[in-house]
Amino acid sequence: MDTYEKIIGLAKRRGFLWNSFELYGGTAGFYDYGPLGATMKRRIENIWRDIYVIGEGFYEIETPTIGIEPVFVASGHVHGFSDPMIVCSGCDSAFRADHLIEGIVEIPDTLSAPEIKQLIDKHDIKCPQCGEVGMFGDVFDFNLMFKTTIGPGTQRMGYLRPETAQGMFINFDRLFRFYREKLPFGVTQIGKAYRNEISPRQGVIRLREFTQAEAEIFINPRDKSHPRFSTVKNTVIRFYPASHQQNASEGNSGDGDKGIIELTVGDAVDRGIVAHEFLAYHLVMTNLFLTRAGIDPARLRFRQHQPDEMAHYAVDCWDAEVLTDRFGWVEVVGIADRTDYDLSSHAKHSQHDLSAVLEYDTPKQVEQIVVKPDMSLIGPLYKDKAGKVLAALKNLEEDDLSGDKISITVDGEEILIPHDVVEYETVIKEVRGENVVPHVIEPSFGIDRTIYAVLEHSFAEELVDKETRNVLRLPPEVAPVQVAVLPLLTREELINPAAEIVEMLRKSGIFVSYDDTGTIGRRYRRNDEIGTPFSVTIDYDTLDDGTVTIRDRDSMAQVRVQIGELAERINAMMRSGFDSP
RNA sequence: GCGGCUGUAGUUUAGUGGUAUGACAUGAGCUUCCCAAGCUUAUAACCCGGGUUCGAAUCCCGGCAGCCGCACCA
Repeated sequence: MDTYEKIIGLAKRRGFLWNSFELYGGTAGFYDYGPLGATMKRRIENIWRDIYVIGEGFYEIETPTIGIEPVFVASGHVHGFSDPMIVCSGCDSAFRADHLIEGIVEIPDTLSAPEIKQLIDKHDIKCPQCGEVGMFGDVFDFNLMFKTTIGPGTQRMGYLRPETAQGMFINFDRLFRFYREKLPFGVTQIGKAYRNEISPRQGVIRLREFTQAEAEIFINPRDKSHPRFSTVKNTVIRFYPASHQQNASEGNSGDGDKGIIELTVGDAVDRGIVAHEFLAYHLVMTNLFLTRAGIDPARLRFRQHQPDEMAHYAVDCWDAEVLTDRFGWVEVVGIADRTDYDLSSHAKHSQHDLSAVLEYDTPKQVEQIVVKPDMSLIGPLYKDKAGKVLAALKNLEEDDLSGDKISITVDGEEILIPHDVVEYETVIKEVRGENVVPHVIEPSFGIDRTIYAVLEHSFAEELVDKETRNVLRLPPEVAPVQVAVLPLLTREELINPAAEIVEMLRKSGIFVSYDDTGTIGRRYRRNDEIGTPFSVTIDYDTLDDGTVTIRDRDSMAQVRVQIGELAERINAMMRSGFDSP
């Protein structure tokens, strides 16, 4: 039994993760979070909020999980998120159609489905599976987005969002105003995203419905330094730069620490390994989040995308990857500088300006030509074209005015304008700033994968008195149950004070479970297995002197404390660990 | 989506053409018992549909799901 099976088995047995729809046989790619899983997930999301929303001041927003078609046309998902597939009728195997003609055309992914089919027929491409020629059906697009329709009647097309990001991009202008029109600013969203994977196989690693936590940080494209970089520059991170990777596919091999270098992020920026401070700062934030959530730092690395692996518009992209027993290195976070791609694309498709004014420190004095056409002459001269002539004249640069006549182009036709219908003068104008489309830094977190990795990294099997003890060493902040209250025996004289202690701890905001079944040892083990960091035991001494024991999950050590200080001690231990006597 | 394998309580497992074995787990109770091992007791299963048959959980067919391989993988 490998670790994955142990973790999924434990998660299923104890109520972390369940296959969805199991009552009706189940469907791959969907998981339910059970009572412990949902609690743990919420705690991990709250750590994320603590870092990004509270720590960085990136407000959280919430946008619909269904998007209308134009949004995903602009984002590129309608065209780019689908793969051309083709099925061989000889052996019923399905292939990526564009992959079949890779050797024939340079960039197959720019071709339409019929074009690809034509090429396949023309070049007598063989089926890679059965070797038959001419058995291929038509090329069809398989889009990874779930499609739906909005409203009755006209059936407007909608898609379940494949990422939470677009909801933030398309609110850019409102957000910019909310942040009083200053760069940089960030916004976050935690929510569900959907991808209709062809064949999800790896449990919670590849889901059809999953939770993303994303931040979009809009920055000045001319200045990618980070105002607080000095506070993080000495943080050491495990880098796996592109230049250390043999090829892009190597990323998944569980090949230990090969090629990983440990560096401070300050050095990494100085040496040009990370493109700029802003990106490096967010590598640190990601590192912070993952380790605080319970990822083992020794099984975490930041892998840089190869140039050919990165989206064409991106400047630099790093994946936080965690080492798992069965799947090797798994991407849990992607951190990219997406430049102005998203905003520019939405600006173009929506025909709305999505730029920001960057104010200069001091206004610049700029010489400008002001063209003053004499419409009383131009009007009669050009009649119905006069309007367009006017617009063209206003856009002229100084150089265009030097010839005998002024040349402009209207509707593709060159028109020569005599000088005497246009007056122009040079004026000094004060320019306070300029319009730029902000660049976007996007850290994108896969919460479900993170949860799996935290479970795997915190899981340990130990031999205690020749018995195996399963223990999840979850950080107290992440553990679903924080304290278990356990009367030593199921006797009224112990149960009653135990109930009072439960009540008291709950009032101080601690999540408590109560358990009085079976032997005490069994209950400790049960709580070890779900990661409960502390157990409080009520015994006969409690009745004599008003003390209880706090038992530490990791060391199994115990300390006696007065009931009166119990809540305070527990709270302190949740912050800074068990303090032994 | 294709091929192979698989499908018995929550988990694991025995078994057979006559409705099923054990273990662990779980519930109730006992127990002055601090690290899953005690005592009593209880609950709980043959993936779904069709066929063959007097009778199917068992044989046959189909479906569904899971695992593995192929393909796919922002």
